Amino acid sequence: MFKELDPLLHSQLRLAVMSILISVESAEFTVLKEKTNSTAGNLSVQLDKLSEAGYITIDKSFKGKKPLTTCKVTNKGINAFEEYVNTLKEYIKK
Amino acid sequence: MFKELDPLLHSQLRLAVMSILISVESAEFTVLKEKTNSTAGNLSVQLDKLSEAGYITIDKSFKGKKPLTTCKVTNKGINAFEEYVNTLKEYIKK
DNA sequence: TAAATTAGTTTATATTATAAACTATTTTAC
DNA sequence: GTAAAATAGTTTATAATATAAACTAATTTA
Repeated sequence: MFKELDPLLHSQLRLAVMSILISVESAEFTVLKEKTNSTAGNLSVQLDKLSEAGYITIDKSFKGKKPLTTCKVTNKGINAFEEYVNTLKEYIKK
Repeated sequence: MFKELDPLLHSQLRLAVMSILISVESAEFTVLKEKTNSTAGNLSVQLDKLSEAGYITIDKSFKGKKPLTTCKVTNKGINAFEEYVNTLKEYIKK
């Protein structure tokens, strides 16, 4: 009756990150931090998890001499998000 | 931008339980256990949490001499569920 | 040039979800 | 009639998770 909710997406911060990345070409660490209102530490950890799952790619470069971390959602990430949403709808429909 | 997701509802099992209770008059422990495909221990703990939050009521009686645990959602529970769903929609809309 | 700010990472902690182990009856099988 | 299995749960231990605190390293500001 109730299918498993992908535990990687069933997390407030990771879901918010994916939600943002789904609708933009790419987003910088600092932007994600601001939009999700998260601490840098928490965000860093959750981005790594999404990256390890192959749901996003993380590019680390430099803007001048400051580190610049840029994230993009992958096709796998988009598919996982879509499926998460579909599964979730079974839980929240009345 | 992203509002807090009620942590009491942002749990697979508790959300499934609430989802069921929202659409029925009441449900027995054994029925919830079967429909959510959970272990009795896990279900017992999660029902207690929902009850302590005032989202459901738990009535313990006997069917003959066997224990019979019956759950109902409260108005508070219905409202919390509605708000959770509304908040969640901000995360999953594209 | 000392203090604060930026952009993160690593690590420790607190919370949570979950199942294993347990209790207490009741039914079934021999 | 009694030993073994099943029912209906609860309590407790453990594993996983989310989160923030503490840290690094460079940069800007005063």
